[in-house]
Amino acid sequence: MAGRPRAVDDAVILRATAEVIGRVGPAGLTLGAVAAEVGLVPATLVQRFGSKHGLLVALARQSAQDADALHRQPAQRHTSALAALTALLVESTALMDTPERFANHLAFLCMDLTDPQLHEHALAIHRSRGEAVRHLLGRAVAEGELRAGTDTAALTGTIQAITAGTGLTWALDRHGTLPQRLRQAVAAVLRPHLPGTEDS
Amino acid sequence: MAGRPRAVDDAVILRATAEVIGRVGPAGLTLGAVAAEVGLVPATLVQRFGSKHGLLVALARQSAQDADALHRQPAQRHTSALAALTALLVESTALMDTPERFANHLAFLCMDLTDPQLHEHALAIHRSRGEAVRHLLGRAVAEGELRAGTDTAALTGTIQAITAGTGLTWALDRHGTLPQRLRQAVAAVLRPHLPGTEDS
DNA sequence: CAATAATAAATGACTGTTCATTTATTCAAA
DNA sequence: TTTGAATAAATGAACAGTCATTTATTATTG
Repeated sequence: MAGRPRAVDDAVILRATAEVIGRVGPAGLTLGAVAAEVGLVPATLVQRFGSKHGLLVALARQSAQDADALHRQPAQRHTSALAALTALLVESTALMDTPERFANHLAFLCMDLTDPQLHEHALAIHRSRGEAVRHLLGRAVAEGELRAGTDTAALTGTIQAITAGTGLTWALDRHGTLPQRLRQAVAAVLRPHLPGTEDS
Repeated sequence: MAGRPRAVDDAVILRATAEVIGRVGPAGLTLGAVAAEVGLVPATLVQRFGSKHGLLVALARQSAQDADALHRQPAQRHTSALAALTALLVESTALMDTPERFANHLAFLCMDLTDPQLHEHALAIHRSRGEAVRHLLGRAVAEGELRAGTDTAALTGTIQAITAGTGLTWALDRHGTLPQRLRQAVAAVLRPHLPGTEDS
């Protein structure tokens, strides 16, 4: 079982695919652009991934794996559970540093939602992040950062929605940076559940 | 001002365009599909709207007008300002009755965010809805439905984010219906600002 | 030699767009 | 009223371009 060695790894191709998507969007994605990015030819990509759709599925799969690895990080460098939570959400959107990139990644997500094969991975990322958020919220309650009796399951859903929605509104009005607005939005949602505050 | 009368109005074409986008998404949108929907031929659409891009711009323009009309509705049939607010948010997402349709409309929004010409209209819709939300929140404070001293501007931003984010997470995990989840999410965000509640 | 990777060239299917032509309507003159 | 020109809409055919994919060939290793 020998043969000519591959000139470029799958990981490099997938990273290049994500890069092109972030630049021109999934609708404008072409095998020629990806091939040019890694110094190959479109036919090679088809031969290695089966089809353009296969390349996208492979990218979605690795994205799900990467996200899961990120969500399982103990985040031990943060003393506070809430600080770790905010850092987690910020890091998971680190690639979308400009509104256009965010829009393109969001468009890719929309493609996932339509295609049954891709939707599975998008849902896996969503679930993985949800578990991480709920775990950190539980830790925050246990350590006294949040009120005892806080409904962490419901709060997890709210935080997931506010995270996605903040990105969308940021891409719309383009005020400030995404990390800034994420921190602010998450803080606003958490504020009613903080232990110390009783009123304004 | 003579000549052959148009067999089908612009409004019908734009509605058909939105219908096709809701079905196959903006990436799969083709002039042939829209033309077949209204009983015309692709060339006619190009002649009337200048180009495919022109058709999309026209659709975005009318969407902005429709949204603005909806947001300026006095919503007098609702006795409560908060009830009117929830109804407004539900109605503005009435066309996206299934996760796939929502994803496709969202993908169209992403296209808007990338294209400068389309972004203007998407931002106009966002601003228009923001004004309507803030106005209703102000009314709610004045009528005692919300605590006096509530920061309506900040709360408006949170509600816009939670609205968009709830749609996205609904398209992801597909539990329940969008109106249900919208009501629940908005209620969760408003709860800390209700006057009666001091604690659980 | 055997096996795999990469390539080059060609194909087929779409696409948006342009052009010349036909069809339908209104306006104006006889 | 009737006729004919002017105007605009719609059509069908053809164009040019792009894309993913296939086939056949060459290169590079064990």
